[in-house]
Order: sequence, then structure tokens, then C-alpha cells
Amino acid sequence: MYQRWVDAGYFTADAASAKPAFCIVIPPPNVTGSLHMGHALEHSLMDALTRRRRMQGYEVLWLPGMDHAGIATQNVVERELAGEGRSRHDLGREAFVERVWRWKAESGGMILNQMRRLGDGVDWSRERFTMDAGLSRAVQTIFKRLYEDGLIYRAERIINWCPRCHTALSDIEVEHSDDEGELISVRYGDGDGAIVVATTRAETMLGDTAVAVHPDDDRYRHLIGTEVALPLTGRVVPIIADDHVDPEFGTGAVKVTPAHDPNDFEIGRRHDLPALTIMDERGVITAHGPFEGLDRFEARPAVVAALREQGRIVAEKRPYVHAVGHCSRCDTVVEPRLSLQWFVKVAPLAKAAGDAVRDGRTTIHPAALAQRYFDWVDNMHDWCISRQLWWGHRIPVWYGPNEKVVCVGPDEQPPEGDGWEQDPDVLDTWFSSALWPFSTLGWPSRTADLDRFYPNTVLVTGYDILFFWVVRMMMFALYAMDDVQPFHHVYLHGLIRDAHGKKMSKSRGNAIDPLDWLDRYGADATRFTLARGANPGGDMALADEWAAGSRNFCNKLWNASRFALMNGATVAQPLPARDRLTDADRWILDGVDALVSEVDQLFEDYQFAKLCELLYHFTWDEFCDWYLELAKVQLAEGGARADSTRLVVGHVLDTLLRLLHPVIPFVTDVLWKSLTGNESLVIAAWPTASGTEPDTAAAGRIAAVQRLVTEIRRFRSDQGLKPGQRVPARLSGMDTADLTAHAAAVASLARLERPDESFTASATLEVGGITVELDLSGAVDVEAERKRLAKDLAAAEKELAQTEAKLGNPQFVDRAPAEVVAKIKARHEQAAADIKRIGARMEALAGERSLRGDGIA
RNA sequence: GGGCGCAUAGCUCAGCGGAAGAGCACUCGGUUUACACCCGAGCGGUCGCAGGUUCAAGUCCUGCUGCGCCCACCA
Repeated sequence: MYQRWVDAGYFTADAASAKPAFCIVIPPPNVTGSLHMGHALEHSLMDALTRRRRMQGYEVLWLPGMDHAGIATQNVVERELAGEGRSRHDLGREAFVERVWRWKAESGGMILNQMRRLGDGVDWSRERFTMDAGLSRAVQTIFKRLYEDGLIYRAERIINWCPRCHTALSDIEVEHSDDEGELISVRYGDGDGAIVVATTRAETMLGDTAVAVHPDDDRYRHLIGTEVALPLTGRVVPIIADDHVDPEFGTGAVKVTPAHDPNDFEIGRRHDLPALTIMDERGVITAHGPFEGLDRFEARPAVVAALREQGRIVAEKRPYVHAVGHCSRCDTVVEPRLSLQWFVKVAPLAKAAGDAVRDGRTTIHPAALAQRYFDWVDNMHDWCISRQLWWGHRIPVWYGPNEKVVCVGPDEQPPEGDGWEQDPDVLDTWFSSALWPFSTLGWPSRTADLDRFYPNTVLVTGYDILFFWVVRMMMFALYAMDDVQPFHHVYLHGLIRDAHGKKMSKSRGNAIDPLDWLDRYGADATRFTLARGANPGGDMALADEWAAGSRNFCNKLWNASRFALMNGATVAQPLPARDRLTDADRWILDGVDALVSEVDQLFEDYQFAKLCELLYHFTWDEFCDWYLELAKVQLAEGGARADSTRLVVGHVLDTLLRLLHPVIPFVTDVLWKSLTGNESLVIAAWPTASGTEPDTAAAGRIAAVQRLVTEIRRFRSDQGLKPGQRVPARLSGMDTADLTAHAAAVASLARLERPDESFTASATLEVGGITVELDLSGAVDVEAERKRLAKDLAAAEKELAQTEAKLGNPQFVDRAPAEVVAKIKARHEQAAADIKRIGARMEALAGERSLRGDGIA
């Protein structure tokens, strides 16, 4: 069925159409990735949004694609090479990149096929990859523009370095965790000139070029300007004063290692200190001496041991828990490292990104998360964009003789001649993803797609990626597109958790594979489950039971449709005039009308969980459990009544299928085609409310029927009657309650039958003014009924007391809205009537003896 | 260290100023010709604790306790 949708071109956007545009670009999954629950959720929501808009007559573009995922992909291929006993260096750059492309062709993009199984209505004719020619052109174009505007610069800075991946990382690629370390205090120098500093990374003292104290710190004022000899190396460094030092922390004196700590680097810059690099890119000590050649984690204890031997350690705190950065890719402890890298100057871009949300050009749903967005945007550091990798967009900068530097645009030739070489680094993966909302539409060319589908209507992504990606798209899009925002709305969904709210992860072993659900429960049930759990910004707990419940619902829909079709439900003719419809017909039609409006509103607010709940409840409880049961009675009447009932059933089912299609696309399409004979629900019109004034009187009578039926069932259940057993009964008072027309329905739903001459009432109950006399053939369970009555009485008495207290409070009667007071008054009267009724019944029962239950001999 | 969020039925969560809700689980009953992936009837909550505002408080405010998340260049 999916392929038929695709082949029919339902998902192919037409930039030239006159319809209003609706566009979502897919958050590009990594080319290395396969579908996990997070994707399944995200895609279910995007598909629901696009399907509804398509049905509403929008020109919908949902654009698919993938991300080249620099480090992740390079790691995969390097691992593959390692299996062959080779490294990328054995291949050389060109051959390696070639190999990655081959890997992509052969094993990449598994996720695209998995998206088909989910039913994603994406426009495959517009599939993009961040390393496409077109997107590469976009990367080069914006790089050059930023470079020329002075917003990209190259500088020697302390950056996060992964000693395993051998590359720089941006701040967001570093994850902090509380690790155990040890904080040692070391005495530098001797005698009067001695000063004690604290450190967690003892090995870095090999690169110390100063000791700093706070200028106002009286303890050390006399030492400022003096020099001190470092332990172990004996190198002499100055003691300087700097405001950055916190006198409260540790000893109030800091060792300064400009080449291996970002703070120290800044201090070094302020005081013109030399930066001494003592470690190579693998994290191995390069400083000459006894520690040379040791890994940083071997060097640390070795240095500590040497210090201890010299009696330099005056205090140690162990374990000392502090935040340590790890590579988000391989979990290796990140090393701050001084190196020459490319940066984006984010301040002006971030300002624009903040403004676009502040002034409402882009709205964030749920709004509460906008605050986080601002926090991030207002405190962003410059973004390190160069990576020492081979897989990615190579930096379009050439270095020539005499330190000449040329940035090469997309249509320009690189400079020729001796000594010109291109920068070996590639760009951070997020650099190209940041262009995604417009590069995929053809930018920098001015294409019809770009005209039509930019800004994108809505971006759907997880709140965990708000900073990583959304902020960057905002920055680059506003910059490239003359301050026009990349999307009108950002909808942030939550994270998937297991049944107990724990994060799902492969290592934890609690991950549910969406493909498994697809196999066992089907795409419809999987999607409905995910949409049903999607409260804006809220995480959702998942377990097999939820999927089973959704599967049951899809099945219910199938069976209800089967019943409808078996009974000749149809949409072939317009609905009969209202006055020819029954109360039940009007009630369900009005209900559907209200449902359409509510579902619409909830869609507008991205309230997926609520709209699913509403549809679930209406379909199952209202339509199946009540209306279809009432319809059976009407169908049994035959004639015109049966004919009109077929039309009502057809109309309601038709509407429900349309409303459910965005979240349950497959089975609804099948059923709808059978019901209507039309081509496909995918391109059917979204329902609109009829605008008919709801018949509240009819709804009231149906509610009365429901109450009556439920009470009789409850009574029967108490009496231990089989649910299916027909019980002779006499109803009186139906006329005064205006329910005469519903006698047959009540009898059918409550399993009552017309009494014959031998009828003797052995039990009576009264509901809303109607007396029901039943012939239980003597088998009356007085005890059960007594128990029930006692319970009901207690509830009614509590109610009476509560309402009385309220009504007795003049301030309440005075100040509460009349409507509320009236409601309380009604409850009070109802409680009083109930007590009276129950009392009378109990009195009548007083003389009875149970013929059933425990009391029977 | 800074910021944010959450504590409601056994579980996962809605409700956010006027009668405590849903799904799942559980109990009882069921050959009711659409459906046992079902039908009917139930059981189950002093809405984390302590104060305060209000005629009225899961619902607003303050404090406390317990979780969770995000950010972070205190060595």
C-alpha cells in the first residue's frame, strides 16, 4: 500500500501549485543510523502533521534526507578497516574518503527503508544528503560569506580535544560527568617564598608558566612579583596577580598552565605568559624529563609520586568528585589543548537567533522551553568548526607562500602554483546541518522550492537537540536568508523512556526496537502508541502493553467498520433531514461535530496525546459501545429507519476514519476505500464541523437512557444474573421522563424482555423517575443489594453534607458564580432524593430473606 | 556552582481555582452472530510534607523533603 501511495505521487510536492504551502524538513538522521524509537516518534508526529495538512488542501512538502555525520561515520569505516588490519593512513586521504562513499552506497541509509515501513509520507524525489553537490555548494557559499564578514576566523585557542579521535570538538560534543579524582595541594618553592597550589591534574604542572593569586589577597600580597621554582623541573616562574583567581577556593593560589587549560590560557594572554605544550595529540607527555613518553593518565600518578617523594604534597583530598568532560562520540576524557582552529564568531548571529524568537517570528512549543533557548543563545561561546578528520566538508581555504590565505567560493578556482595548499581539516558536521532548512531547497540558488517552502512551517525535533541544532539553524538561516527565520514553529517532543521512566538505551538493555513493534503490532499501532504518548515537551514511558492496547484499538476500528459494512453503511447519499433522525442519531452526529472541532484545535496546539485520547475515547466508548448498539435496534426496525441509520453510521465512520488517518494511516485507508469506493484517504478532504446547532435535548435523553441502562446492568450484576440472560421486566414512567421512544433500546441494551401473564415483580429499582420492575424468578440476592445500597447511601450522605455546608455558607452563595451555585444546589437535591429512594428501598428489603448467596443452606 | 522541571489510583501519566480522571494491571460475571486483540459490572487516591492566600486549592504563594534534567573554563 505504501508503494502505491508513493507511485501515485501523493507525497510529491508541486512548487507551482496554487495551494498554500506547508513544509517540514526532516531532522536528518545519521547515515550510519538505524531507526530507533526516538525516530519512530518524531516521524509519526511529522507524518501526522503533514497528512492532516495535505487533507486540508495544503501543498505539502516533507523533505527527507540524511546527515553525513562526520566523526560517527569516519569511526565506522575506520573500525571496518581495523578489522582488515589497516588504518586510514594506510589508504591515504583520497582513497579513504572514496571508501566512505562506498560504505555509504552499500550499508548506509538503512533508516530510509525503515521509514517506508513506518509509512512516512515523504517526498522521495527531493531526498538530500549533507554531502550532496548542492549542499556542499551551500556550505562553501556561506563559509566564504562569513569569512569575508569577519564572522569566521582562525585562531590559536584552547579547544576540547579528543585524544582518541584526534580531533577538536565543539562544546556540545563534550559531555560532562561527575568523576572521581583527587585534589592535591602542592608546595611550590621553599622558605618564605613558598606558595601552595591545588590541582586535580598534577601532570600539567610540567607546563606551568606562572602561579596566580588574587590581587587583594593579603596572604600573598608580598609574593606578587616574586618568582618561584617549580618542583620536579626546577623551572622558575613568576607569581602574578589576576582577578580571575577565587581566594576562597583551595589555597587561593593557582598554578597557571596556559597551553592546557582555558582559564589559564586567558590569564596567560592577560599577562603575556608563554604557553608551554607538554602533551601531543594522543595525550602523551612530550616535555623532556622523566615523564616523557608517558600517557597523561600514567603521568599523573607518576608526578604525584615524585612530588610525594620530595615532600611537596601538603594535603590531598580523595576521592574528589568533579565534572570532567568526555567525548560524546567515544567517551574518552577530553583534554583541553592549545591549537590552531577555525571558529565562528557567534555573538552577532546568536543575538539575531534570540531576537527571532523574542519577536515571535519563530514560536517554540511548548513555550516553557523558549526560556532554555534564550539561556543558551545568550551565553554562547565561539564555535570551533574545524575537525581533524577526513570525512566531511573540507575547509575551503588555501594557504600560499608568505602566509597568504585565500578563501575559495563555490564557483572559484583554487589558486595555482607552488606552495598553495588547502587546509587539511573538515567542518563540524553541525555546520552543514545548520543550513538544512534552506540548503535542501536549493539555496544559494533562488529556486522555486526555496520561494515556496521557505520558511519551513514547523520543525519537529526533541528538546535534547534544541541547542545542538535548532540554535545553529536559526543563526545560519537568519544570516543567509536576510533575517528571514528558518521556520514559523518549533515543536519539541520529549524523550522515550522505558515502562518505569528510565532512559532507554542499548547498554541498559531496556531499549525497545521499533522494528520489533512494527513486526508484532504493525505500523498503525506503533504510530498510534507514540502519538498517544506525545505530550508537548514531555517524556514518554513505553512498554509492550501500550502497543498492544493500540493494536487492540486498530482492531476495534476494523471490527466496527466490518459491522458497519455488513449492515450496509454508506456515504452514497446525503444525511436525511434532522427531523427524520432519532435522538441517538442526532446525539452521535453532534458528538462527531464537536469532535472535529476539538481535534482540529488540538492539532493546532500540537497536543498529540490529547487528540489521540479523544479519538480513542469517542470511537470506542461513544461510537462502538453506545451508538452502534443503539443502531442495532434501529436497523432491526427496518424500512426508512434502517436506511437513515445506515447513512448515519456511514457518515460517522467516514468522519472518524478521516480524523484518525494522520495517526493511523494504513488501516484507515483500507477501510475508507471499502466504505466510500474512493481512490485513497491520503488525498481525501479533512472533515469540517457542520455548524449544526447541537440538539441538547436529544443528548439529554440519550444520557438518561445510558444512566438507566447502566443502573439496570449494575443491579443485574449485583443479583448475579448472567449478562446475556433475558429478564422479564416492566418499565413505568418512561412517558413522563420523555423516554417512550427509547423503550426498545433500553430493553435491548439492558437485556430485558416483555413480561407475559405470569409476570411477578420480585425486584424493583428506580432510576431518574423511572421504575423498573423485574422478574428474577425469585432469585433475589438481598445481601448484595443491601451492600450496594449501603454504599450508595454513604456516598449520597457524604454528598449531602458537603453540598449543605457549601450552601450554608453565605459567602459562597454570594461570591461564587451563579452557575456554580446552581450546580451545587442541583447536586444537593439529587443527594437528598437519592437518600430518600435508597431509604425506601432498604425498608422494603428489610423483611426479605436472601435466596441466594452465603445464606443458602 | 547556576538554571529548570517533577512529586495525583499498583504502574505510566492527564487534570492546574469551583463534584478526584484515563490507559494498563487487578476482581467478579459472560457462546450478547462486528470484535474474547471482546462485552458488562466493579475494586482502588487524606492529589509528597508543613504553612499561607481564597467563600472555594492537586489546582496560586512560601518553606521543606525526595527525584530528574539542562547548562558550567573554581584550579
